[in-house]
Amino acid sequence: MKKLFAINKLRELGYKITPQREYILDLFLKSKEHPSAESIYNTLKENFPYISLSTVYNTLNTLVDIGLARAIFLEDKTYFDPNIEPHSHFVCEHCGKIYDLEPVSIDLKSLKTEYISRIHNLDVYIYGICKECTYIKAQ
Amino acid sequence: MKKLFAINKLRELGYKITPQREYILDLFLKSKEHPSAESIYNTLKENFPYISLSTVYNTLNTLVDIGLARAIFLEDKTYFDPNIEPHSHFVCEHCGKIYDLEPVSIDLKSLKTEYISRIHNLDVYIYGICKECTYIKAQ
DNA sequence: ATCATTTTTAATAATAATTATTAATTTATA
DNA sequence: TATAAATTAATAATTATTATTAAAAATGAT
Ligand SMILES: [Mn+2]
Ligand SMILES: [Mn+2]
Ligand SMILES: [Zn+2]
Ligand SMILES: [Zn+2]
Repeated sequence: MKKLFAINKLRELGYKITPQREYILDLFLKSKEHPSAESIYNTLKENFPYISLSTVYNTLNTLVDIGLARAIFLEDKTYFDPNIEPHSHFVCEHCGKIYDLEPVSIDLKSLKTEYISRIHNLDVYIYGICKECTYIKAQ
Repeated sequence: MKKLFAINKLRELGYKITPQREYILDLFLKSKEHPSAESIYNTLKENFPYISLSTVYNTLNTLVDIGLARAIFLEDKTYFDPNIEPHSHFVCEHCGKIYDLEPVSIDLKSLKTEYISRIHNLDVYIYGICKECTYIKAQ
């Protein structure tokens, strides 16, 4: 179970397990839609009215720091992704939804290495219109 | 000349050519280092102390709107690129510099199109450490 | 169970990038 | 030169995110 793994890793690194962190993990780890801190906050507020946005940011940033989540920086704000397997993203320019795509394989060896000493990471964003938006528009 | 092309396109679309826009075009169009609005503003201020940051933002955003520049959204802020040929970017995680790379060729046809109706654009960011930073660190 | 230590929370303030507003000025055109 | 439309600079507003901090909670040892 993803949550237990996350809790173990947090404990192992000296982080304490609070109810707030568990609520966030419960919601975030199973999400597929790349939520923002605020959207997680708004959802949690329904059940836990006293949770604070700072705590949500704190927890999500911690998860990114320890490698259990990744951040997706788009034009307007930061989105968070609990899927840390290599993969790419499709961003619909109409509705803003972010979809997972297969990892795009890039031959990093073939890159001009004039400037590059070491490669740590790769982000591929494909922008366009999603099927849902085309379908709605066609009605 | 890139500047004349930009001015013609602006005129053609009903934009007026002001000295401020020319100063910005002069500086921006020949830049290779993906400047931010503020860095352009700071450089221009040396020669034109009365230019405003709003005007720089306005002009850069206009250039993006009409397809003469692209915006690069990174974690901290927006950078602007006068190079509108397809290409990728390498971002040094140590010094923050953004380097141009050859366009990464991706077989868009091979993408799972479960969600995708139309593709407009593609952004590839490779993160790592640049040679300059490795060299400096080794000293 | 209690204590001591460390961390976390929530609330709030602060920061920083960007956009909005607007009166005065400038451009483009006739 | 007169007119209409767009732009500028200054400033205010907005928004996402981080920083601060006193009070509360978690952890681990007694
Ligand atoms: Mn994803
Ligand atoms: Mn570039
Ligand atoms: Zn869509
Ligand atoms: Zn570097």
